[in-house]
Amino acid sequence: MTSPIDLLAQTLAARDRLRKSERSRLEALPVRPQEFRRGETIVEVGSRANESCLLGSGFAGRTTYLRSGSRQLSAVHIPGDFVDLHVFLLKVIDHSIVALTDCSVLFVRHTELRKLIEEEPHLGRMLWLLTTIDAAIERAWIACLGRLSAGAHLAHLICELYVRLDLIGMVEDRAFIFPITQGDISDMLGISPVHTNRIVQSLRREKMIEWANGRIKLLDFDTLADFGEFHPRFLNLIQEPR
Amino acid sequence: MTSPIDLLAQTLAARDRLRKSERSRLEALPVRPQEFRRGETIVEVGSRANESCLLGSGFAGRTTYLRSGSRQLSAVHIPGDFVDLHVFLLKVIDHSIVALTDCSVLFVRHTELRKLIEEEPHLGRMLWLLTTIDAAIERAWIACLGRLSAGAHLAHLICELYVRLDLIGMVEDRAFIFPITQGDISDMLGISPVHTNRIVQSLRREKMIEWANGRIKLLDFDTLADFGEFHPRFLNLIQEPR
DNA sequence: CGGTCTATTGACTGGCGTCAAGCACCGTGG
DNA sequence: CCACGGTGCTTGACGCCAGTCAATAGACCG
Repeated sequence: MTSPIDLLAQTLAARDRLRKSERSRLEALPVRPQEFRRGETIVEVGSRANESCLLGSGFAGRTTYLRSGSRQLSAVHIPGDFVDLHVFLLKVIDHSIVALTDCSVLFVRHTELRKLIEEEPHLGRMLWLLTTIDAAIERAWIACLGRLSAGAHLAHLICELYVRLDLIGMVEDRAFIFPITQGDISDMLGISPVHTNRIVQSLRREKMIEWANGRIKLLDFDTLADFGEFHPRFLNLIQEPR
Repeated sequence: MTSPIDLLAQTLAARDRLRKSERSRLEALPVRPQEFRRGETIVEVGSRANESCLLGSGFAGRTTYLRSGSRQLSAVHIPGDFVDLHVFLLKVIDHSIVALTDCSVLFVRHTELRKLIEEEPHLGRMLWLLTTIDAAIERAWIACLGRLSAGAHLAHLICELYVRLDLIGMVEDRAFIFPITQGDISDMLGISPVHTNRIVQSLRREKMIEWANGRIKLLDFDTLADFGEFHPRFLNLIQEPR
């Protein structure tokens, strides 16, 4: 079992070389671990936090609730993600963070982050980079929501998860574990659960994916990526000085 | 005519007090001015930049082009916005920035930003904050795209622009100048130009707005905000230490 | 063995897209 | 002074993607 800090380091190392000293500086961060059950709220919209959370295992989602009672997810977070790092600056969070599966989380105090950034400016820029990558993913979601069909949007989402999970070693045999309900998927795609079911089945019929028992297998990444107009550029996967 | 740096300072000062020395440090930034005509591309998707641009006048939009030939905007930028500040870290930009009206722009070299951030850590955090506010606006757009009707989405967009433009003194008599075509609006809302026209007219009929000759007047902010489920929290308008 | 949650399917409805035509405004040039 | 083309706004007719309602079935659980 890889440690949360290891996963974070892998996520960072995909974008820039990490010095040994920086790495151990991360490992020395004081943290407060906490467990959440599926469906629980990890951070509540509108709350003021003096800490941010690093996801160690499980999946979490940024969630906005609407008056109608429906909700919209604006991101899916995977292990190694610094889920609400932006709250370090925003102070008040504009959305809730919800556990989509059982999750284990490490909370890091903002005073510690502040010290880290001052003492290690390069690590500071790397953390800033993480928040800008999150924003780039959000822009991709906007384009998908606005201009792709529901099926193409789902294809894009699956490709995004596949590439991100591969980075942290959670892809095996072209498949990844994703114990998320179709109802949650519908809140990511902004469509109804019934329609979600229909497009999942159409991707199955077209032999692009297998999806059963919380495991998604990509039968044909290229066709799926083409269908969903997925270009990994927005994930910023180039290792270079930042 | 307010200078671009003044506008930036106003945008920052809405979120935290700016020291005199920080202010003059901003004013001393070496910049390269450039003008763009409506429709021109300010920054091209996929390009590598060693500078970022501050919008001085006019409106610009973050734009993603789809295979079908349609496009989706993921943000509207107003004077005083540091439009592609995130490229300071991303290095390669994941979307184009397009002039929605004639624009004047100041380019700032990344080497200068790097120096600024190292010498003035608080200003550095303020710039980071700007990129996280952009991300919060993107999340609001995602929720609107996914879960609001087209009419409510337009209402939300108008409220967002109203509040942001008010911050920089561009609201007068409950109205603001916005010389944008309905076609551009449709690329923000992810709908067709024809449907855009219909919902604009319905907001007019409902006496929520007047919109003529590139000027939008809010006849009833509260009703509009209620209809569009607009809560200004995501704009992070609290002045506090960052 | 009933209760709950999720996946699945069918029937019907409606918001929004597409196509197409008409109109208003504006700058240009004969 | 007016013809003319370009651009953007407006409106109607029609069709489809996706929403809603409802029912069934399977999995899991106490």
